[in-house]
Amino acid sequence: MTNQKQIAQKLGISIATVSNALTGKGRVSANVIEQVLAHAKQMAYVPDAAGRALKTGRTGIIGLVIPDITQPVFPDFAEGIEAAADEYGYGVLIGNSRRMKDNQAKTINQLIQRGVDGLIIVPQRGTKIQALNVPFAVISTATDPSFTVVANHKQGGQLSAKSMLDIGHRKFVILGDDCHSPVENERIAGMVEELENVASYEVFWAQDEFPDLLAQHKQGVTAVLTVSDLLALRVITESSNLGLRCPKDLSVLGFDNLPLATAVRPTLTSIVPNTAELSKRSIEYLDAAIRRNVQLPPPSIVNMSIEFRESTAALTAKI
Amino acid sequence: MTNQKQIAQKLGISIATVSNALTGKGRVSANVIEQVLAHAKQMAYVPDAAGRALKTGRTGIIGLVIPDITQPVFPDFAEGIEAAADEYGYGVLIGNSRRMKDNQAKTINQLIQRGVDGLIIVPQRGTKIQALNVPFAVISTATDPSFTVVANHKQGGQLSAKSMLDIGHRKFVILGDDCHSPVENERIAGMVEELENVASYEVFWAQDEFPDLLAQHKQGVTAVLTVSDLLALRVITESSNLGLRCPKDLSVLGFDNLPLATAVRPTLTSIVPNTAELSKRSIEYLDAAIRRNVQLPPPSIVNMSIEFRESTAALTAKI
DNA sequence: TTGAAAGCGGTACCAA
DNA sequence: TTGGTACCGCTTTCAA
Repeated sequence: MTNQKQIAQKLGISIATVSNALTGKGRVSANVIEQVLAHAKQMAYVPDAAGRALKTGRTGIIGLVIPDITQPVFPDFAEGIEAAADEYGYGVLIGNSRRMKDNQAKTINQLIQRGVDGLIIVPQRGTKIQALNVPFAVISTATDPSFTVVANHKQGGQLSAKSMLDIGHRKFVILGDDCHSPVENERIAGMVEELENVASYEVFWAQDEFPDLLAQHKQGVTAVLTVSDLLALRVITESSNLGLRCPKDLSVLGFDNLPLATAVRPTLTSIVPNTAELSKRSIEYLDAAIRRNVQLPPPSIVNMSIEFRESTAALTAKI
Repeated sequence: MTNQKQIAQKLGISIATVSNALTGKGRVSANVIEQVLAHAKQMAYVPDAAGRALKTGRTGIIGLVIPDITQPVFPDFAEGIEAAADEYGYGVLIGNSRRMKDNQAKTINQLIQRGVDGLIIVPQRGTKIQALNVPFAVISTATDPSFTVVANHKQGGQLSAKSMLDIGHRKFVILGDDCHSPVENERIAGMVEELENVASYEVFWAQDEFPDLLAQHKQGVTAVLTVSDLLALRVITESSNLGLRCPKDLSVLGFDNLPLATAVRPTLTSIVPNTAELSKRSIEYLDAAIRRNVQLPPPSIVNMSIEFRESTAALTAKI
């Protein structure tokens, strides 16, 4: 590995001048700068991260703490964070808590020991992040008071319901998976709020009881709002086994807009959390915190949008 | 941030002794060790990664280069690599090539600049990895001559076919998606090899022509072997629309054992690539290379297994 | 415009 | 058993 010293020797100049030439900081003659740059390139010089970090106190690396990367949505985060971090000049060290279950603290400490400049934390359900000695941003749910940036799950739920009301549906099944999930509860709260007094609905939790779709349909249900694409997929496949057609008999909405939403037939109409925006704001905040800017961006809430696809249809045909 | 110097001053001893006490390297009296450890803990001492890296030349971080983390299977890799790396004491810096398409070289360089000790590379289709100035391991397909570790796609294909032969099926549809994908071709080659001379089959590529399942079934086809869970899912939904039941009329096999395999009804029988083992071997190899062990593990091939679920059934009932 | 030198934090050699 | 010291590569201050 070439270092500045070698370049300096080769050119018969001092290390300081090489450093100045490379970083453009000090005043160096154009002539020398050119020479240094040329030699640096030719000798395949790559600045040593450790040396620089030691001197500057910054590694240019941030840690991303997530509960489980194999769970859908988290890869999207990883990608969004990585992309945003890259724009700000940071690398991303992943900290996947999975193996240590409740003990994400361990993951966090590991990351800190590795010298990260800051952390982006998507906390495990029901955990609190206490003060750390590095800057950090928390991506969480609205019910978590410590959040820095949150996805507006409730508004996503409202959007899900509203979009079906708009095209004529009036009788709904709302389907969650796990009744203890804050995320799912926020989504469903949004759906319920939107439907209240305007339409009829019934809420099911798949882990406890999967609804009898045929019976529901016979009672006039025409749309199923779910809290995840996987659940929507299950609704479609189950109802198909019962002889129900999607979207003719039943409109089905997913959530999260996973890759599979476009891979299955019918393709899934889905609520899309804006992970890119979520990531951007988190990094923005973290970068400001790391650079000790006084002006920290305030906690922010990112709304969701909807992607209409084949699994939903207007009710007009029925009239 | 506390450092060794501060601990040394507090205790009125030398930095060298503190270092020795902390690392357990030099000979230090039990008494002093105890004192140092106690103070280190109390003062919340965390060894500085940069300082250590500068001296030792190792950062303890490896880079993971993948084409696109949002694509199924890659999160599994990320998790497997992260877990294995953790066991060997490495952190994982992610390098997601996505944004730079064909230009994964850029990602690789970035990772190297950040001082990684080595790289795990899952190359983009059709790219060659040339020599780098850090150790690296390549996870690829068997047709890529530069591989370090590969998943045995062909054996996976054979397993897919064999498992259906074993339970009585004799007439098959084999379904790929993209006829230019090396992975898919290896999988299908395995299926074909297993069926050749023993059963009848026809190969389709969904991107070009999706088979007429009803017609196939009428001609006696009882099983569809696919190269991905997504494709299997599509077969099930499409055939369901045609009035065919899975697995009664048609057994359908997926590939990759994605989360969705258990989310749909019927749940998918699927070939499972052993990503944990792949990851373990890659890290093993890389660690040896980094430590300049002469004894590098040889390139290795990891076999797949099968997970039987609801989408496949024995043919006995038909007899 | 250039260079000498200090120092970031930790490790390891060698002397005491 | 303990401590002094050089050094890893880079940045930065200050003097030339």
